[in-house]
Amino acid sequence: MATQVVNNAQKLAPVDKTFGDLPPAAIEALEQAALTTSYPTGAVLFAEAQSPRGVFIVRRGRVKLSVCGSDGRTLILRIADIGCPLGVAAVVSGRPYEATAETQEPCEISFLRQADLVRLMRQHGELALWVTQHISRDYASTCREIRDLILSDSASEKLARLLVGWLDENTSAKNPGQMKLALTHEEIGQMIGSSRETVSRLFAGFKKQHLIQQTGSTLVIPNRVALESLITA
Amino acid sequence: MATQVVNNAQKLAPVDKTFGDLPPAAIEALEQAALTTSYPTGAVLFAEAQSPRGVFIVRRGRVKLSVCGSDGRTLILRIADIGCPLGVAAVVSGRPYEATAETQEPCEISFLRQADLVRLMRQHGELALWVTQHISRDYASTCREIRDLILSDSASEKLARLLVGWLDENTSAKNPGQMKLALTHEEIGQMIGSSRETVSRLFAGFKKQHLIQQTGSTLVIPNRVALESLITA
DNA sequence: AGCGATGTGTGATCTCCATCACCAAACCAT
DNA sequence: ATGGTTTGGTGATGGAGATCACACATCGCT
Repeated sequence: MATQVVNNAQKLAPVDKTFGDLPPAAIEALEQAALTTSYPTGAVLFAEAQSPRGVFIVRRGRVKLSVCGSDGRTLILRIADIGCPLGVAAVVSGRPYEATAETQEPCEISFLRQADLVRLMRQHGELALWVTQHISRDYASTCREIRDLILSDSASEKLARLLVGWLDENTSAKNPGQMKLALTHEEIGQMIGSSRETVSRLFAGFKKQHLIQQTGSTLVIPNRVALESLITA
Repeated sequence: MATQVVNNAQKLAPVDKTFGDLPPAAIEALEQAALTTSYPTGAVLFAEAQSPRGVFIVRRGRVKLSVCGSDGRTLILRIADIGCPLGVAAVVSGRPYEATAETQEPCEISFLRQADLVRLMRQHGELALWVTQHISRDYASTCREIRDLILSDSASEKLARLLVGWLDENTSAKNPGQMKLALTHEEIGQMIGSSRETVSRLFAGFKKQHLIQQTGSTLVIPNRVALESLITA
């Protein structure tokens, strides 16, 4: 059974892509302890404030991480993709999951029980380091998000920053400045801490200023610099 | 020289208190690689966006961690105290420091170079785990901060949350509901993302509603539940 | 087609808080 | 003391955006 999982996983995501430069022994140990499953869109891997059962490693697809405020409003922290271990902070510290993880599309995800992760981390310093690097990245991105969201209150600045960030991630060489818009205005609002209506108005304004063009779900940013000039306005 | 540092450190903070349940071998290795120094109030250990040189471990005193927005405004992420390793996320991930660390009072702080930390983490899985636990806590607290600050916009709610949080940390058994107020209104504003004036007005309002009493730098919260009722209002 | 559900566009209003301005109090050095 | 510096109190004003309210578009479904 263990070998079957390994084979399965290797088909899904080449080792080098998912686990970086982990030594083979650590990867092998990981694969043996992990269980890989398929999830449909909208599946909740874990919910905020649940006590941790284990970590989830994204092998295919994208997962939305969000926190939920007392008044019911939602803030999307980030979208995780291949190779991201989710829920590590909770598992390692023993505290409840600090966010909710929900699949945004059909996903393949490996699950690793809390005890197994901790055991493997103790045994393989390299693995612990890998895990720590991921948490560090998450921490850094959360810090950046805090800074961006709280210290720059014009909503247009936040939206511009988000769009530029997306541009960097989806830099398809053939169509520069072009990308698919996979989120609704509501979700975008949840990423920048604004209301749906504000996002709608901002998009309208950006179009009027020719900062963006939109046809269907395709978004084009003809002049990246102009958009950037809104940041630190 | 190495032994001198060890002796020094043991006088400053008992091993069990600073390093939790790390195995002696790991602590020994840490102490040998670390260099402990005294800092006056207001010293900047590292600044946001600097490339990482190493980690700082607080042995005595308190250190303020903050990020700075494009418009010059500041947000205080948290106050670190004894045993907290600072700058780990940056060192481990190789990215710039994500915040600025500044002493709030005279401190004793150990410094560990980047290469040494990474080497020690590789060698001692337990140490890597300890580091990871700390980052996890930081990450969790940052997530909570994001949620609190963005998803609850009434400033009074944020202040109430802050005060209740402080009450939990400073729960001196002899004087319940009482604590020292070590921050200025300006700094409190920087913790909840509001202006100095707003904090001043909020305090006045809280006093009028008998939610708090203040004499000098001593703050008394006679009725914790009443204050909590402001949260999720 | 026709019908719900879901997403989007846009006006009107209203509230909270940042900001400016200025003074009062406290603190600290000489 | 006494003058300078930091901190705290409070009014007045303005503006960004949340919220409400509704109409329109779009999509999937039987």
